[in-house]
Amino acid sequence: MVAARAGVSRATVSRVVNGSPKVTPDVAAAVQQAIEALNYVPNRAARSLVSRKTQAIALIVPESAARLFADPFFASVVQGVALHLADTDYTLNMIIESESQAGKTRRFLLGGNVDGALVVSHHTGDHSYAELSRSLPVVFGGRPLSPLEHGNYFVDVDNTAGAQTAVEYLIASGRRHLATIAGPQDMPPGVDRLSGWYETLAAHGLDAGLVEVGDFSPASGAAAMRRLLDRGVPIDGVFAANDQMAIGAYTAIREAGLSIPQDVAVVGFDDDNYGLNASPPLTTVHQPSVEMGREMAHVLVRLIEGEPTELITRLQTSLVVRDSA
Amino acid sequence: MVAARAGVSRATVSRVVNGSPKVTPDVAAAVQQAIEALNYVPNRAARSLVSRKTQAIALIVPESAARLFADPFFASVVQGVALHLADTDYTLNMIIESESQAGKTRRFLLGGNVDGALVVSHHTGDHSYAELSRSLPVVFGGRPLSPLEHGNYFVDVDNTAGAQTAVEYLIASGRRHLATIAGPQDMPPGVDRLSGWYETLAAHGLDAGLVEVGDFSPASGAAAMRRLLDRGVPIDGVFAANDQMAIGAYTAIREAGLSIPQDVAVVGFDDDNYGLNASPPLTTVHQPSVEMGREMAHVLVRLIEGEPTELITRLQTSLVVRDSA
DNA sequence: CTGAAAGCGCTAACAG
DNA sequence: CTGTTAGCGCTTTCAG
Repeated sequence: MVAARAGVSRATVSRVVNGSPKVTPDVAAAVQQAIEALNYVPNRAARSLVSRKTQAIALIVPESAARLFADPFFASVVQGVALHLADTDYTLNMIIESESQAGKTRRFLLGGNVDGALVVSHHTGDHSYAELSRSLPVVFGGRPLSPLEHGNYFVDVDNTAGAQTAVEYLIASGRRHLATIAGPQDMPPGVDRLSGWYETLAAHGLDAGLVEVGDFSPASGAAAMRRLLDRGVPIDGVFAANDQMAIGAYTAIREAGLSIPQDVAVVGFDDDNYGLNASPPLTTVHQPSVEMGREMAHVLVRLIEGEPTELITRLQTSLVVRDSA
Repeated sequence: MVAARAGVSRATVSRVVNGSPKVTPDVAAAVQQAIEALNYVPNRAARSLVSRKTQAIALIVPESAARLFADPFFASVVQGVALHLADTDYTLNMIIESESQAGKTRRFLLGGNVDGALVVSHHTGDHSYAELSRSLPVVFGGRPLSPLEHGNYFVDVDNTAGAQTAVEYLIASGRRHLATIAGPQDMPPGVDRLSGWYETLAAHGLDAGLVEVGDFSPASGAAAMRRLLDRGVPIDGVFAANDQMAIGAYTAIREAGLSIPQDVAVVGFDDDNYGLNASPPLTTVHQPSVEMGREMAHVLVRLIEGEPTELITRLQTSLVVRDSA
């Protein structure tokens, strides 16, 4: 090791590099200087080999959902993770899990290539990696569908509270004939947002019967809205479980000759580009996706380093008021 | 090494794992079996330490541009990269380069943590990593602004040809009074798309004077369109250098009491959600961003493995005809 | 074709 | 506080 030209042994250099407290300041300084001078960078492989730590964490993104493209949610989460990790000594290994590569990912993770893993399952709540956490620190993004998967760390958005905020807003602005376009009931966000709806209407003693389910796509939102309108009862406000469906609802509302927000106010959920670029711009519940990535990384790092950590972290949403309600 | 329970030495196991040709089939089979049985996974650190290869590649995303969120382009490129790498033995280290972390990234790259790097500079053409390629295989996404940065590998979208396709389509559909909203002239895509415009109009002997520049944002597109309309000359078709500006143009066109596509046809460039969700849905030039990521990874891997590779790879675009033209 | 031996660069006891 | 001494798990000459 060239840096031993600081007149000390390799062991001391190692101590300095790792910030050991028991090194005479003078010596430490000399070593530091030699390091700068020689532009020395410790070899990660050698270090990992002995310390059994890789200083790397994996981010697993299921390919099926890797609509990474159509879905800004993933992109933001990834961004948040990378942002947090940039402040640490960890490296981000992004891996897209495809059906075809089945065991590859598992072997990679179990092979000791990373110190921990992050898995974002988005809406599906599919936690096929659940058992993984028995052999490796793992943090999930989004709550599991079944509350049974216990003992796993996860960070989630408080979908129920978010939905409540949305519906409360509709009520506060004078709307009384409310309807909702719910998301798939086999996805956590779908069910949580719907329960937020029920809870709020119940709290206000309003009729909560106008419910139609969609699949989170714009087309399904339009269809659901048509069904709602076809019921023949007056509707002056609708809460869609995501922005894409809200945009679909726009179409159906206009087909019926109604205007937004005069005749019917609509509020969505997610705060994505669909709502932002719609006209009128959509009032929606902001989903803190970048924050979610950041928090997932944060929790995982604490976990890896053995610091006390909450099993579940729930992020708060906020209402973004624009022109549709 | 436990797998030596196959009755052979560690050296032989190593040979089998690395597919060495000089191992008796029988022995190889026995070893394979032991590997399966013991669920053995080679330790990457140890392997890297001796082979001086990490089997990892870095993907550098400038934070400034890491609008990863607002910009589906990045997300798609990342996806493409990950997708390609999933078929190889390389791991993807995604790192967001922030101003504040200045030297960190460079040290990481030069510290031998990866076998090569991918840098996506998106629109800016800012290649501050250019010199990096002298010490490490590097592939850039998007061509450099100055043709001087020679000898660097990069893959780019054929923006000029894409613009030509768009304008040709406008002309083929009978439009003769064309205008364009160009992108910033200090970004490669901005200038390339504009030259595609000039070339096409020249080829048809049409007036190419109706040009206004925007900054790729919807607002700038609206402003540019207003200036175009204010010139007082008839316009029946406009080519916007990206979808966001095209959507901005929609606004200005409607303010003028004109309809799309009857009075004025508009075609954009990028094929992002802005155009997809507009009404009418935007006819646009599809930018093969996932392909771009895939190709970048492909080129880099070839480079790392010493296979002959083209210095520049140019990807073709395709026209997506929807309802705006 | 296969085994033995050496060493990649670093950290971690263990002495001094 | 600092130097010495062993390896971490793997690949790779070099013999056999």
